Amino acid sequence: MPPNTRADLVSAAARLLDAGGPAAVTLRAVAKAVGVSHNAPYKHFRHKEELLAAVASRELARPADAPLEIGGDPVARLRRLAQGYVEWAIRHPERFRLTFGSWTSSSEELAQTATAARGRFVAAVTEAQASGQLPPGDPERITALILALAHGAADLALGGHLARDGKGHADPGDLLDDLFALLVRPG
Amino acid sequence: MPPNTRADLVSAAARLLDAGGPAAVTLRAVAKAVGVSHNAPYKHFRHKEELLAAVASRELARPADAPLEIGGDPVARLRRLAQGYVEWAIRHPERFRLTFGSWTSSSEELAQTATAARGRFVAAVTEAQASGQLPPGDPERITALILALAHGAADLALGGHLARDGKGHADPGDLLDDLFALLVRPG
DNA sequence: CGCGGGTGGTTGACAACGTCAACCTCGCCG
DNA sequence: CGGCGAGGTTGACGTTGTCAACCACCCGCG
Repeated sequence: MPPNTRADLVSAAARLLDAGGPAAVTLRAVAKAVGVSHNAPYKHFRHKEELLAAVASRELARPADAPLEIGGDPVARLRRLAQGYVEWAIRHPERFRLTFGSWTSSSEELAQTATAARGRFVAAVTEAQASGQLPPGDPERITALILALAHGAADLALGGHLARDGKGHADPGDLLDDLFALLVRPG
Repeated sequence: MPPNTRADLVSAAARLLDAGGPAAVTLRAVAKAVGVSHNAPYKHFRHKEELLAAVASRELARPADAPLEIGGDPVARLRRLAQGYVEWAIRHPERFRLTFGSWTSSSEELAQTATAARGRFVAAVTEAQASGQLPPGDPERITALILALAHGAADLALGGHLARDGKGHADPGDLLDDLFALLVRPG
């Protein structure tokens, strides 16, 4: 395996990210973790945000290697897809926030992987519609509905804004179940 | 009106925030905008995050001064509440992202205004349930469902992740309408 | 064979930022 | 009158992103 400094930098940045929070991801720290000088990253990325975009893009592409689970109930598969999304967000808050954070200069690579990721959702929705369990209509729109709920539930949960007044938390997964119950209900 | 440097700092920070993005909100710039030295903020806030928390808290408390619109259809009022939420997010992306961003040290003031804001939603949901237009069940949970969708739709829209492949965007408001259609549908 | 350039690396500098420490200056209360 | 605390100032320090200049190696071409 030839040394690939660029990939090493991306990996090191991801590691630092969920180790010490976003504040720990400094170009110099990343460079040191890889064992190069503090300016080496500039040979691979124009600025810090470009490195972060590479990290985010890798995150977005991550579910692509999961087994496609061709068989089984299409709705169940869609549900697992959405649940996987929120589980990832809860497990790696910093990566989640980075990925969907505010990008000042939009990266082409990032936009492409994001579109591909949404495409996987749209496909699952379309299949579930074909099986008759999801109502007809624009699959893009139903995808957006599910995705928005999953995203919002995860984000609010991370900020503690989903907690009930008393004890216990409202689980993002529960909200997802509620939405699916509304969707598959014979209409 | 006596000069209130603390309030001035909060206002100036909010102005800088949606003027030049989060990067423009530097303690020194805020101080200069108010006309004090670069260290004056430390007489009112322990660190930068505490100033930002004050900004976020003020944002969260903002809808409180809107007229309560006591009369009218409870579901319509709930809908307007949710629509107002996403409109605010779209109009002031930076304030929205700041408010629900990652806080390393949780501010008591911020937590309190957040709880109060959610309380207004819960009340509207409860009323809509009483009118028989919303299904029964834990109002906190239905609130969470609506809030999560509104939040997620707004956040994804801001990142451009709601755009359809071709032209046009999926409007966060449309998704909210879809959810309401599912909820009020005679069950 | 020699050599010129590009790729990836280095060192050193710079301005800006958050934060700390020390000092100053009122207005108020004892 | 004296002190003292709240609010303000200046100056410094370490860290960060970024720029500029320089350097080593490898590869294709004369």
